[in-house]
Amino acid sequence: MSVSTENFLKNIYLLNQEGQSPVTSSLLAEKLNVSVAAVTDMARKMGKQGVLDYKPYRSLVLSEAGQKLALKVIRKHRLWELFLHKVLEMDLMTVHEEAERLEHHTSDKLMEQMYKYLDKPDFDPHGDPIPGGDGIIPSEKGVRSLSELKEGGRCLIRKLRYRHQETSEMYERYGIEKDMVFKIKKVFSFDGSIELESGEGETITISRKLADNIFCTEEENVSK
Amino acid sequence: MSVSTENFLKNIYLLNQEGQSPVTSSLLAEKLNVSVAAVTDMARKMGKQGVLDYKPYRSLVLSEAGQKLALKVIRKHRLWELFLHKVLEMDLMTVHEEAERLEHHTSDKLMEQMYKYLDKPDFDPHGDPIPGGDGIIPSEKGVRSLSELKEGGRCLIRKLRYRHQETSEMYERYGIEKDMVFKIKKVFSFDGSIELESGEGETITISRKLADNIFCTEEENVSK
DNA sequence: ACCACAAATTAAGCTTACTTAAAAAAAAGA
DNA sequence: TCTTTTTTTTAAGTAAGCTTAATTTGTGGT
Repeated sequence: MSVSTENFLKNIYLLNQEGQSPVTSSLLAEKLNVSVAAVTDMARKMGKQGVLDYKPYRSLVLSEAGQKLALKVIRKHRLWELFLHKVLEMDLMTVHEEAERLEHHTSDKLMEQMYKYLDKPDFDPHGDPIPGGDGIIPSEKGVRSLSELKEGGRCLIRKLRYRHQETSEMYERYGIEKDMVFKIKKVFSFDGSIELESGEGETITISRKLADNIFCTEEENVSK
Repeated sequence: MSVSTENFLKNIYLLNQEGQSPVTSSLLAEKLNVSVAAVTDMARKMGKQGVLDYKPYRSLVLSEAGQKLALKVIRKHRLWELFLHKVLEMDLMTVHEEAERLEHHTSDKLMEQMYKYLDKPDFDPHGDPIPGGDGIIPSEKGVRSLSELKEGGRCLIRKLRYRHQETSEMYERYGIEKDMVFKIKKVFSFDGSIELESGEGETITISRKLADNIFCTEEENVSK
């Protein structure tokens, strides 16, 4: 697997997700910044390798194997983004460019170490889901950890993660449930704890660690 | 700068350090696992680029510029080794292989973030010095931080780092000086603090943070 | 100083990942 | 349906980074 082939697979997968339309050679060529002829060339080769269901003049469709490989690259990319952002405090712009290169030079072992170090995260700092080692995608785009949000915003709870035994008990005590809307009143930089106000006007303060396990989307105009 | 050229420069530099002999094409070819012809080819190109003082049938000598580039690659390599080892808890074998790839895909910005995160380290986990951003090499090979050593070993203090205001005061209180020999009695995994026994039989316990600033060589047969 | 031999260079050729330009196929309009 | 336009493929060529084989150059032994 060369850098080129990895990018080829990854971008077919991403274009598939983004647009509703089938992935054409010209579309991919533009995204990869190469000529259309180069895409055709690659596509034929990858068809032979069995990662692409290649048929001339037809749209580009990944095979089962190709999809797995694409997800692995995306997993590495998003883990790097999160790692560089959270651990090395790099900004979101930089982080993408770095990940774009590092994703192709990261062993599976290193990838799993990062995954563990980050405490098995589900989303990258842009809110995109990090595919699992098994190739399963946690959830839809735009969802991010509650602990990533800034003061003043409103959020809609999308997913609660029950990893530790005590989390479900804590959700219950605080009265946190899926589909609730909260306003972020204050983020304490000292320990990362977050003060939330529910739709009913109740105010609660939860720890950073707990917020890590709550996933939500940012809401501008919440009707309710 | 391609991966090939970076490896070319890096290995000329390393061979220079290792052996007393001048770096020949065949020596470098063996280290890089390529043919001698490939080395000649590269050498001519790099001569034109000004990173190598190339003359046919003569040994390979880096130019000023080439040396700087080589040191930068080595800096990245050793920072990665230390980072992967200390932060992601990867073993020394793996760490080298990973660094061998990552070193070529790391921006200067990322490199400096790692450097800061690691608290401006001087040595990699193998005890090799990490060249500074300015290209200055901190010290000789084999030296490593006292905090890297394992229980039961003996060490010879080679260098004390005075970065923080209080460190010199602490060295004085504990009676730690250059050229002293210590035996590592115990390493407390709880907080990383280390119990040391001096040659005179005195026992002291220092913190992990302090040990980070003490550099030593491991000694097998200490005559004294 | 000469000769043999080891080491370095040159020459020719290969693969990967591209390029541009021409040809072929599919899609779209009337 | 037929033609025009768009898209894709094929063909030919390039640069980097290698290979092996043949040639050239420097050097150590006598």
